[in-house]
Amino acid sequence: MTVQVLLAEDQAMVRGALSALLSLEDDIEIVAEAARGDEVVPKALDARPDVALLDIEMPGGDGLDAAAALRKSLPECRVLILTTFGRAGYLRRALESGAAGFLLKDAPAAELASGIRRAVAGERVVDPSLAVTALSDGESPLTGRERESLAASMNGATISDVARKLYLSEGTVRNHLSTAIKKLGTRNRVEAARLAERKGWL
Amino acid sequence: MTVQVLLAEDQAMVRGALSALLSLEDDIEIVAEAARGDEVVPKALDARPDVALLDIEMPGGDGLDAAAALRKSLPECRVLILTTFGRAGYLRRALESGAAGFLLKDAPAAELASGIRRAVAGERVVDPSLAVTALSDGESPLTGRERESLAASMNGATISDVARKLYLSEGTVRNHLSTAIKKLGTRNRVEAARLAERKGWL
DNA sequence: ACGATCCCATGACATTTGTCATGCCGGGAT
DNA sequence: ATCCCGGCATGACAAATGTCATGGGATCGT
Repeated sequence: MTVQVLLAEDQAMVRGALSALLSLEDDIEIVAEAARGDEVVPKALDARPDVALLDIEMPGGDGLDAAAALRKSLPECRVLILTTFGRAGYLRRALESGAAGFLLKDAPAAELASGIRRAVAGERVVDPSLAVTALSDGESPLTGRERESLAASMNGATISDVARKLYLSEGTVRNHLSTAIKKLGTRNRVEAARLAERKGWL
Repeated sequence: MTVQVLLAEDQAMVRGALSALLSLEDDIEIVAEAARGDEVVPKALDARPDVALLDIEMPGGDGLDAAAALRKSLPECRVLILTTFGRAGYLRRALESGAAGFLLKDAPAAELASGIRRAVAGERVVDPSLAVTALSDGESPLTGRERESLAASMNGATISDVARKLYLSEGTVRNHLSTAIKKLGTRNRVEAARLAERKGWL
């Protein structure tokens, strides 16, 4: 019995390469591919895969949203998240949205096939080094407003932009950013935003 | 006669997948792999590949530096740069450092093997869409100091940090950043730095 | 030699950003 | 009920950041 896999990854060459890698395995078969987050559910409903292998960074909605949607519309399909190291913070969100596992592109290629088999067998598949950093990162220390303010000032937006977007006084936004900066131990809201993003606290 | 290829890419799983992809081709053989920029030259000297396939983003010195070094120490080896879309600006630097081609991870997987064959045949291999955006981006409008100042303030460094690093007055750094901001039409040095980086003007 | 032009450097000034003290309000704990 | 605490909001103040006018020096064309 071969495992049927849906592969979602936006970079065509990487997608093709992963497909080639998995095709070397006798018991694994790629039955669908997606290049965008919003292609995942339709293609999965069509192809009925046993496992969905989802990259996080994709256009058209990220892999975690796709995972949650897939959980609803095709619950028997196991979801494996595949992403770059340094995004350990996504682990929590991924497991909350019902993913069966979380693999790193930095891990050896052999772990991909074995991860798929273990997911099919009902195991939770989490890269050990990733679990460690996720635990040490811990829970977000940011309050709701602080998180919003940071997120809104991600791409060099000015304070008044953020204030307008959140319907707040500029002073208030400054304050939220200030406390966020202090909590994260950075010198700028820029550093703070990058750090929070990296830890998945956005 | 098979083409011997060195493959440099930091993410192990992607590296393994690309290796699998190329192994499907009868006339292509992976003879060496590198996970870091500074591993490229030693491994190339050892394995004597016909083509080096280099990712740009790598720890231990980026792929373009590796390309230049390889050009010196193993000139008969053709260099192919492989990178993510949106980094079109690197194209100029890549060709200046003697690369034979520039491929996109967003391109179809089939182009990888054909790109390698064309490089061996002496052709220049450049993704057409990439060439267009590189041309439309044009030459960098930044002067030397402006570029240095922007680069040094990339990760939320404060002005005085930059000033110290460049042995300049704070006012001078502010001025360079200011002109850079005006030239790039942004509101922050943050936006300016991101834009310049994306265009390869760093 | 001369001016024109460009890059670089600097300090003065205005604006933006970060920090602080203060107060409001709702949800436990006593 | 009362107290305490944490999140939210605000304005005053200090520090960092961006803009401007100015001048020195190198290079190029005339």
